[in-house]
Amino acid sequence: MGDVNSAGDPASASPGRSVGFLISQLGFAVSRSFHAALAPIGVDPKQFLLMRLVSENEGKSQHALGEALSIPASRMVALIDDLEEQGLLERRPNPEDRRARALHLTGEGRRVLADATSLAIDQERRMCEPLTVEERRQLMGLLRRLAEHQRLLSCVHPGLHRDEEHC
Amino acid sequence: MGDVNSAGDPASASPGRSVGFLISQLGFAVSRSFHAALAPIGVDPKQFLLMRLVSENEGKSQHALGEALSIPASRMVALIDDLEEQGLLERRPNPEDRRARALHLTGEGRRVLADATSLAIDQERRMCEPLTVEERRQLMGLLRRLAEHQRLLSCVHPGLHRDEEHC
DNA sequence: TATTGTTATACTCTATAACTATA
DNA sequence: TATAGTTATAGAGTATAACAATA
Repeated sequence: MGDVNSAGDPASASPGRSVGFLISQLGFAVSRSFHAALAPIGVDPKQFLLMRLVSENEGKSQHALGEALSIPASRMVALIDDLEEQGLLERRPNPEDRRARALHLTGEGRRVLADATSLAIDQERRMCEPLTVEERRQLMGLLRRLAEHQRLLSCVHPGLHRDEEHC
Repeated sequence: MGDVNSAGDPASASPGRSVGFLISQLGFAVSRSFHAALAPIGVDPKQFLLMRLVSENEGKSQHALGEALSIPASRMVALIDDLEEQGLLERRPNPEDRRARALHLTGEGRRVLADATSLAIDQERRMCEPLTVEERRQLMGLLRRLAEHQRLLSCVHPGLHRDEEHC
């Protein structure tokens, strides 16, 4: 997790005028600080994401959620194992398909998810402190357009592929 | 690398209105696509960063560069080993301190660095395609203010620490 | 024959600590 | 005694493939 711009003596490593570098760097910083913000309640950003997805899709299978997050089945097992051991969600039998497990948050899971959500909101507020409401709106708009464009870029038509594939 | 927003069936996982989430997500996407952009010339973003740092600080020691990038000494060894095996840089003896190695780019290293730089510029241009010049300027300004603020946030005064430490 | 979940395995990345040769 | 570089080792994190139960 090389924090590139904590550069000390030798000329700072920052390319300075690159939007890409700035965003990538900020992205790492935000992830790291969100991780730290969640630590006191015993979950990490990945678990938070997964719990929210479960809460919005109670009863779905591991496979279905894994696909939504592009997480392979084998990885879902360990992820769900951890949350289940912490008593935050449970695998229930699915009467309609005895191979599948229906995922549900526990009461404790819902409480922790609420706490995590409020921590996320705190962090968002802290992070956006230096911006006015109007500036924040502007920033969201610009970022959304970049994100939209990025999606198009990475999902080119067959024959034009220049990256790996997914889409 | 869980691409969170390729969400298919179950309600999209995106928190939608969070600057933090958007930036973190975009950061991953940008890193991934930069990695893919550099792949054809046989280097990755970390090596690119390191080569540029070397080119701006010819003759410095592994320790000095590692410190600038917050990379521990033991990790620098493997990083430099790889670049040296690829013939992109070399360790020369340092007459003033026989423990240290003076790092220098080779001619080939300089060529590859130039190629990588031009790929980085291409990617920046592609990424910012949907923005006008004025919008790009605006975005840089907003991101820089967030980055500045973030730096302040993660370097709080002793006694107020809520994260890990570095600073 | 295909699919859900699981296990086993291996590979990458990284950090820590012990070691060497100098200083 | 401290520092630059190295090596060894161990721990995450993740992907792949083989497997069991069910469809």
